[in-house]
Amino acid sequence: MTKIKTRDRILNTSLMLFNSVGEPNVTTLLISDELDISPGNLYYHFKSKGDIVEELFERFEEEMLDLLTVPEDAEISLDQKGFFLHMLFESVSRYRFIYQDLVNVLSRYNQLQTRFRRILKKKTTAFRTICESFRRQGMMEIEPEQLQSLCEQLTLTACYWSSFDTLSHLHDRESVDPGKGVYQMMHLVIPFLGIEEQEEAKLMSRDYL
Amino acid sequence: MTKIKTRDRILNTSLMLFNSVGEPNVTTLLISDELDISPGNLYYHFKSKGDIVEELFERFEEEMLDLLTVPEDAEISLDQKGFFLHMLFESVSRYRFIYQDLVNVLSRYNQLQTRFRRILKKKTTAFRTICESFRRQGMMEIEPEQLQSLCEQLTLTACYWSSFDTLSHLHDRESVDPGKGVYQMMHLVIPFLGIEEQEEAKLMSRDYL
DNA sequence: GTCTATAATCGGATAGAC
DNA sequence: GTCTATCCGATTATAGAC
Repeated sequence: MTKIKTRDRILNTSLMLFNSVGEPNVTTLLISDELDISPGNLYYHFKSKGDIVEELFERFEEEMLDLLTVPEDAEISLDQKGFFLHMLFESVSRYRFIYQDLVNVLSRYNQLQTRFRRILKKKTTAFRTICESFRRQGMMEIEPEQLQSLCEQLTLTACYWSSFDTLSHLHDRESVDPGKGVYQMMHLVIPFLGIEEQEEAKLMSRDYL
Repeated sequence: MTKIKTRDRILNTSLMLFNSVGEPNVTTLLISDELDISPGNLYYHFKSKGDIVEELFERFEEEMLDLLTVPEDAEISLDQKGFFLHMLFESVSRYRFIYQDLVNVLSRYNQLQTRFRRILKKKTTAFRTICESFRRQGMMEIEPEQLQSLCEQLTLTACYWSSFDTLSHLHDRESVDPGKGVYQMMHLVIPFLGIEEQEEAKLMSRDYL
């Protein structure tokens, strides 16, 4: 039985609350209440609420930048792409509070803006790299213009799917299964795959439903 | 020279401010300041800030429900679809404050949630109707599973494209041109069109860039 | 209809004891 | 490290004069 440090408990609980009711609706009092500690104690560990947000963002950023480092020249299989998407959605979903109120959050902690934009850009690049690999392997056929549009679409979907999903189907706020998002992104790619690959991808995508 | 009623000036200015800096960042004081009226005066016309939001939402809702009423049995041309998308993005963009902080706004004015969801649903249905029409005319070929996925994707994009666009390319906040969104949505549909229609749609989509 | 002044509340943050 | 008590600032909203 390892005792978790208060500092970490604060981070974990904050993340949980942010995700479930939205960062702007979470007061420092609510956090300390949930943890059964005093507000003063919270401020002993973090000098402001913004610091909590920032540290959570940093964790997210690290995960993402790490995940998005796709080797330029690798031969990527459909399975690997599926796995990649799964991981991606997993991360995004774990820090979905950032996406849920994106404009608001980024406007109040504006140092985060450029950093977020960098992640976004890297995301698009990663998708492009994957598509290029598919193309080299003869699994995909697509014009440059379509490719650009597709990669942006994939990036958009990776960002907003979770929020959109929770919104349109009003299942509980606590658990968001990343599956449907992976499914949806697979289906964006399918039209541009070769015939055999299409079937393979369709089968695979169904596992995520 | 018609004098605009104060009540309407409040609504217009609020909308403008909401869109440009985000609804949560707009205080009643900021609104009255911008209008060179007193805060008291504002509260004479609206009993709360929420009432302003609600009335703006109502305008939006009306526009949308009206726009989204697509006749089931009409034969829709690509041009008409383009026009429809243009109108759609125009409306969404004019009330983009709702989308920019969707979760936040809907959580604080929770009577709006179900109404928003209704719009969302109608949007998906509209897209489906259009696609069905395309199919009847032999312009489109698509499996049921793909169709479902496509329509949801179109709905998602219609919602979030503007926010996503302003975010990733940091052009000024005031003007959002709906063009790129229409382009993007066209490209979602293109893979499922017949060969001649594909070319036509590609040409058309470029006008929106 | 519009103003000024002010109340009421709330959330973030600090001081100082234990 | 943690608590209690408290302050400060911002924001919504109201009262009452003009």
